Amino acid sequence: MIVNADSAQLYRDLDILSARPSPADLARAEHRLYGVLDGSDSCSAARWAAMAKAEIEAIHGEGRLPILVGGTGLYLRTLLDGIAPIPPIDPAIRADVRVASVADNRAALEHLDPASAARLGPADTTRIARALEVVRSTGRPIAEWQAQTTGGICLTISLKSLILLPPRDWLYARCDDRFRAMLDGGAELEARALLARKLDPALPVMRAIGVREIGQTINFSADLCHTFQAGAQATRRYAKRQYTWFANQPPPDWPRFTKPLTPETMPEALALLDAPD
RNA sequence: GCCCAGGUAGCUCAGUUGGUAGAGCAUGCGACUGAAAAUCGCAGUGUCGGCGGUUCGACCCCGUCCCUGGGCA
Repeated sequence: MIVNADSAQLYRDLDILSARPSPADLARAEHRLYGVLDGSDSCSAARWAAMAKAEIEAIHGEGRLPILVGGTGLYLRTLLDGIAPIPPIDPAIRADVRVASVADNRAALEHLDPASAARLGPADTTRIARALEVVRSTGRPIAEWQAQTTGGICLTISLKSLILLPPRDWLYARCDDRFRAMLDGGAELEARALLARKLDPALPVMRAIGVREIGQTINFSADLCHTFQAGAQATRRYAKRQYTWFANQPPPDWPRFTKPLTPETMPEALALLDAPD
């Protein structure tokens, strides 16, 4: 049974644009956690991990095998190793922090949590905002919270892992093909429908690759070439970040398959997966 | 054919009164603890169109040739 471990495939609004499993794929195996959230909703690593944990327990309860598939490294790490037990942030504080400029947030952080301010790059919008909202909302610096992690399941389950790290040219060629297929397959309609909802641009769903690129076009068919270039580029950069994560972050003993994954190489990849720990 | 504007990193371009070059993007490498398809950090590269000349020294000044774009015939 397949369980989604991809942050974008979670959202209903992103089907084509997140390359969700096709009806044919869905017919071959049961899939969980695909398209289960509305675009106005905002998931987080901890929230996904909780959902995934529940799915995994349920699947185990049926005596079946959960197979996690997806490329959101932080989500998988949170599921397996747990995460700092930081309480929910006061929504007013969060809103306040996210509206402010990085410079202002950094200045505020300098006051409330100088250690974090010194550790984080001055332009690191996301982490500075996070550190600030945590110290403001909980009264404790984020590093204190992060000294421990809770909720990981890696010690209570037996896990077989396989990381795919194919050759760069092959991967990039597939990125291009993938985005072209999205454009050919109706990505524009999907993006326009999403944009028409006029959701908060900060929502994860609005940051999906392709949404912005298509949103910037006035005349889709006239700008098709430019849109393709921009979207394919964004896809490649994202693939590189995933590559760096999965090459370096997971435990070194997780097997890494460095050939292109094709029907021909599949048996080899599966052999790696089945290798004794 | 004549006039004008250009030819500098993979691409788009900057380069101050002559002292052998630098930004953005791309690329490569990396980081990553509740937005992660997010957010950041670091790095390399150049026969400065060719050839000659002036000069202690030329991307910069002069000559000439080649190429590109525009204008005039």
